[in-house]
Amino acid sequence: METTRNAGSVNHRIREGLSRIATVMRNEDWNRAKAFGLNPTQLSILELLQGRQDGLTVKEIAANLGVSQPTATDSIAALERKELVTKTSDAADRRTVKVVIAQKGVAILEEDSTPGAAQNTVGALADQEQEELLVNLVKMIRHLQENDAIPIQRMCVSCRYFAPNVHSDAATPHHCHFVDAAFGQRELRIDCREHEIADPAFRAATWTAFEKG
Amino acid sequence: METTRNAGSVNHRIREGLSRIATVMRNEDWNRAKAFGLNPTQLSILELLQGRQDGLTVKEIAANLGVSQPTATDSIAALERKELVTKTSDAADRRTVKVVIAQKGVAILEEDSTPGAAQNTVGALADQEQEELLVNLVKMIRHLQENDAIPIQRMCVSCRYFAPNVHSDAATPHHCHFVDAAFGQRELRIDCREHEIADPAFRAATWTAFEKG
DNA sequence: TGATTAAATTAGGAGTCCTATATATATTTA
DNA sequence: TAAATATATATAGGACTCCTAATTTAATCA
Repeated sequence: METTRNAGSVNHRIREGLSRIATVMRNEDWNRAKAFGLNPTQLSILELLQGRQDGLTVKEIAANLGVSQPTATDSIAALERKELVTKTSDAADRRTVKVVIAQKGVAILEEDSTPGAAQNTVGALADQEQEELLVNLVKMIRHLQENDAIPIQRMCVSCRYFAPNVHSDAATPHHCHFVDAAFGQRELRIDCREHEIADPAFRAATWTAFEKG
Repeated sequence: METTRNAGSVNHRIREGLSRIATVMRNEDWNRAKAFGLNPTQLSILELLQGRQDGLTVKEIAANLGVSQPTATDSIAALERKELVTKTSDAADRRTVKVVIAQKGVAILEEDSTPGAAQNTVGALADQEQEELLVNLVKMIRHLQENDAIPIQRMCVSCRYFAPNVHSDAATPHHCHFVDAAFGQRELRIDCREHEIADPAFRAATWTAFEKG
């Protein structure tokens, strides 16, 4: 029950807040992309493809971008014209097309490293708050992916190399079996290139252990 | 210093996380908008105009949307064709145009009340976490607006009716002089229709008092 | 008053994004 | 196994976003 003015639920207000930040990010993405003669959609496809040797299908790209499949085809074609991605049809299923990032595309991503306003704004938060925020985002994204609202992301919490809360040191309670090192909440990945998806049972167990921490 | 894998800074990871949520919100906005024959940009202009009797200029709309002025002109024209907004030239400065939401536009906003996936996802967080998240967003947005990265938003923290941390009750420490009622962190507004901007000195003092809480 | 500054529009063009449909390949089933 | 169904992508067509550059009109400054 709200006590003042008609302003909906906390959920609604949080959404409004996220939306403001999203506007800034979009703007920023335009500037980042423009520097390479791209637009935000094209740049985000490139980012999505980064580190995925086998590439992704058109359908997968559409799902990750949250757009229709024909729209994905459009944007992939634009990237293909610019020679930033290559398309090869899959031998196993000749209906599907694997889109792989080209060398020129990788070069763009490596060159792009300007932190924008949105990223700087996170610096306005205290360390503790940043950690809170990151963890809250992880929780929300996990909820989305486990409910099939978005594809599985390359996050620690869905990775088979992730072992949460296994170290007694409060600063670095987690362990990554890929690099075999301890790490902390602040290092939780959202999009790790080394991510390997764990099966649902493993993910569920991992999540329980993670939340107990 | 990162301890595992090359994954940039916390800031970067938080941005990645926000970006995933933004994708879901965009998608959701498409569906919300589609139901009224609109697109997300048009719907967000309508939302922006909601409750602003005097309307906004083209320039202000562009700034709030984070797009160029010609783009704003485009979208406003689309809304005008659909008779959801009206344009009147300002008597005081005949160069400027005031865009006001029309009755038909108000009707659409009132009809639209479907909470989508992004909003539901916030429900995956505990009450305490929701509060943290909302406050963190307020902090970031305030930082953005005080650094002129975005226009002043209709948030409590920049409103002249807002008195932070004036009540001893931990659940409702703040006071809104507009409705003359106490309220809590969870009720903090992001886009309050009754917002009246406070001058910079007042805002600075308010912010200091708010952060001490 | 003339020059500058400012707000909005117009022009032109690339590309997003949608729905509906077509095409090709897989898979299922009768 | 042939026919029916399902799946992956591409095409077609259309509305609109979004940009930069250049105009138009109005306000302000010198």
